[in-house]
Amino acid sequence: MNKRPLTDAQGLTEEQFLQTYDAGEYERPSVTVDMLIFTVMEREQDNYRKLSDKSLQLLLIQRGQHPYLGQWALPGGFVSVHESIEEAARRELFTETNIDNIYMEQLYTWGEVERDPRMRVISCSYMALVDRTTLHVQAGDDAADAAWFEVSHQLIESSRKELEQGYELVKLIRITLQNEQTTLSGVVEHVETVQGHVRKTHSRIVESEGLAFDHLLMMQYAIERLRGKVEYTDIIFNLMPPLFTLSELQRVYEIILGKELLAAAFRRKIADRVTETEEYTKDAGHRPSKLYRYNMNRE
Amino acid sequence: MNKRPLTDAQGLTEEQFLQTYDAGEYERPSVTVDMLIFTVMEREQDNYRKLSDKSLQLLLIQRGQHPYLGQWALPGGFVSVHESIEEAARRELFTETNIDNIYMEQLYTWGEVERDPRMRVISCSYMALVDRTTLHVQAGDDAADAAWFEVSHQLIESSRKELEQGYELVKLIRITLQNEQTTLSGVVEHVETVQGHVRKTHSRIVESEGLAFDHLLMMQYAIERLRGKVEYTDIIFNLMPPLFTLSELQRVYEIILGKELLAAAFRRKIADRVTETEEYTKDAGHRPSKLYRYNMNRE
DNA sequence: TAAATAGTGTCTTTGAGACACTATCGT
DNA sequence: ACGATAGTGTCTCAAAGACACTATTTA
Repeated sequence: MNKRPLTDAQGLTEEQFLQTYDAGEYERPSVTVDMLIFTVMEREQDNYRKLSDKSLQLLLIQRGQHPYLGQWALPGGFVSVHESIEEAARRELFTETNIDNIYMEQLYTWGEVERDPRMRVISCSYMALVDRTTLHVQAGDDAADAAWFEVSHQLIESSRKELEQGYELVKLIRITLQNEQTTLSGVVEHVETVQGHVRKTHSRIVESEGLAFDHLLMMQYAIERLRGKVEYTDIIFNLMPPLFTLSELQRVYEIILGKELLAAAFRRKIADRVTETEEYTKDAGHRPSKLYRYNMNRE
Repeated sequence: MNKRPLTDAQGLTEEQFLQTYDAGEYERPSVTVDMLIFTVMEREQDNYRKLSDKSLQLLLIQRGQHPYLGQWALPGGFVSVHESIEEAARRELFTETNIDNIYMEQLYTWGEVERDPRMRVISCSYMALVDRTTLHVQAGDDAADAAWFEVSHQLIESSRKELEQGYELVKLIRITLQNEQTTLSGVVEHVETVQGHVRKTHSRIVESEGLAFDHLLMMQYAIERLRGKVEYTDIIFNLMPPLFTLSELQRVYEIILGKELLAAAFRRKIADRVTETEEYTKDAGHRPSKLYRYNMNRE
């Protein structure tokens, strides 16, 4: 490897160039991460016979400073120049939940100029999925301002307009976040335009009740991604405890997909993703159910 | 709406807070966009009877400065604080291809600390798909340093190691970029670790011949995304001219998916995505083929 | 024994895969 | 006529949907 080092127009080698490199002082955006931490929780039923209801939950933090003082936001923080984005995300996740080593996935990077009224902030959103039973320290115990909210989303309007060479599909989706103390809600407009064969999508917040920044858009995006991925990956098992019944698993699918599934077909479909154990549920007001675990070793 | 404005711990209203807000002088990363601009091109066959070969092409730019002087990189540039990330991406796309209004999609944001030797740079990658026939001005005509490369990718090794509570799946993928003048090539290692029910993936460059930065990873990611999306969306029609034959469409599918498809099944499957026209191909050395167009108005 | 959930059997429908077959052009 | 591609018909097999049916627990 005795080749003459390459030099640029100024006659500098790469080494020399890097030594004298001046990053300059043009303005730079700040970069943050925002975390969408989901889990599944159970709500006890009044009827001893019935199974406890399950719900999808999202962790939010009440803002103690301007802007959006008093409103709820996704946990997040700045990415330092000395850490990777993913490290920043894991750090935020850990400070909120005290758990490391859980499923996490980058979703989307939000870069509108005016998304933060203080200054230019670009935010990279991550989704994390936690099995509630491994949340030893309930998030929010240390920080009095963090809380889990039940997430629900609903298509409230869908309209189609014919265009010159295509059409425009507008959907209004209401997202509601709810717990014992607080109810938050907002509406996202999702526009899909097809013209010629170019397809574009654009989302915007139509209405937002108590939710900071563009975080409603992030939630909408995350829910969509979760829905999509649940159908063709095993991502859902990150939300399940180590042992679970097939009915429980089916209910979690139903919550995420927003539709009911037929038990027989469901069982056939997931048969090779799970392994049965010798254990059964106890003290149900009805026939006990076999417990299963995730089978990651299949083809 | 006569409520008293909220004040923070310092007694400031949001308006007052924003007026006095000082963004501070901690270090910030630079943010760039990198564009993966794909198109499909034809190569004439020597045999007059045979159809011309199709290939997936990617636009690259030869670097005229350090670092990676002389190597090839994805077109891209800095995101200014006065434009959104998407605006920056469209701007880059336009300066490279002279086309506006084509399909574009954000892929992933790359945030490793050392990915640029000059300074901390976070890069948001976008994929754009162009129908070659609408590329009036061939990209690279103005910039002598831009060129299209045929992309091919190949799984060269796949191994599985059993772990305590799971397994590790390692794949080596070779990506080759080729045109009349130049051949570039590199190998990406893709590791998927499953432990408990936590699944993680990590990619790294094992070998890179003439490709700058971490752009090989971006290519690998984009190809994977393209493959995935082709199966469950109509994204592929962005690569097709307004009129095309079903055989052409099938070939583009085959190139992207990297496998052969059976004509009968293929035609049944895409039947409702296309509309037949009254036109036919001419001067083929064989039976002429009906031309179709994309049918965006189906259910 | 009734209410509730757990779990199975089977018929139908749908779609993918395989492959043979027919059709039609240019030289 | 031949080489190449265009395009169709049909059999098989696998998976999804529908739904009736059986099984098992506790108050």
